[in-house]
Amino acid sequence: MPELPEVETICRALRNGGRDAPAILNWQIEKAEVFWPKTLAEPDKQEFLQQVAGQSVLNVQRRAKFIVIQLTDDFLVVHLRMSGDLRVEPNTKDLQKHDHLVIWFQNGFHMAFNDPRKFGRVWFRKDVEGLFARLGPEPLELQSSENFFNCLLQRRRQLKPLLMDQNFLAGMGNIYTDEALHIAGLHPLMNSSDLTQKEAQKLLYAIQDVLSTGIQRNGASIDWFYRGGSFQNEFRVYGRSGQPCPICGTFIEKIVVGQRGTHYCPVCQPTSRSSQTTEKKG
DNA sequence: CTGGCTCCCTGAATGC
DNA sequence: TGCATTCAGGGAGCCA
Repeated sequence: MPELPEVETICRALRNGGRDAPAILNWQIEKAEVFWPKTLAEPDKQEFLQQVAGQSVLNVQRRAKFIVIQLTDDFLVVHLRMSGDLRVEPNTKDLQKHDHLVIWFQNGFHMAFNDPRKFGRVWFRKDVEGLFARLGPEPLELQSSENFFNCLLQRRRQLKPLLMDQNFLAGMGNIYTDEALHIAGLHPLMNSSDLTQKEAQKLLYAIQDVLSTGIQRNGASIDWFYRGGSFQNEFRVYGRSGQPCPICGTFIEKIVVGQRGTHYCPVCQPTSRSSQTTEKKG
């Protein structure tokens, strides 16, 4: 579920209101509860509960896959990891299984952090700089592919793990990386230092294309998680192993790269770099 | 710097 | 067919 477009969608819903929940801006916190201690990365539970009460929500923004909720005196930062979700509901609705941290507002609503796999984390801090210090650039904010190209050359890594490395580029996950590599016509195992400048440009465009389309579609909804997005209907390769490539009809293949399931078209994304590949006619 | 393991739980897939 | 077991899954910190 939560890669950059899904997190962006959640942030916009919290800031501007979503289809099933109002915006939380200016809401004042009555109290908080923590049911699974490890959810709270920092500070310790007692300090958090004491400090967060009474603060109001000033703004909600996204950085990489982090949800940054600016409160009166502190930042509440949420990372959903694999299976996390945030629900804003009136207090007439019951809490659910796997709700690990709940913010109760003065106005009769609450925000629940739900996460079956318990990988997600919440930080409560005075600043966010320390938390984000090592993050790579926002892919949608990259203007020129020249710098991107140089960075790819400097790192001699397999393309897919590199693109998913948050310290290289911040926000890509498994789904959007597979999709972007297919659009760019690049094999996930290709070494980043073997890219031509033209391929690097194509890759950056593909990344920005797939992310902005994902945001337009309110993200992708998979299985029972993250209702509301529709980008899953436009997947070219992700989750489509054995089905035909939308470009050439070849069956999509699935391999494991860096412990992650990886989907690609063996024809559109050739392993070896034959210099005159698909560049002929489009 | 890189690759592998680990944190957890769930539903689907597999095995007998 | 039915029950039990295994495995894969949106992520990333930590370790060697």
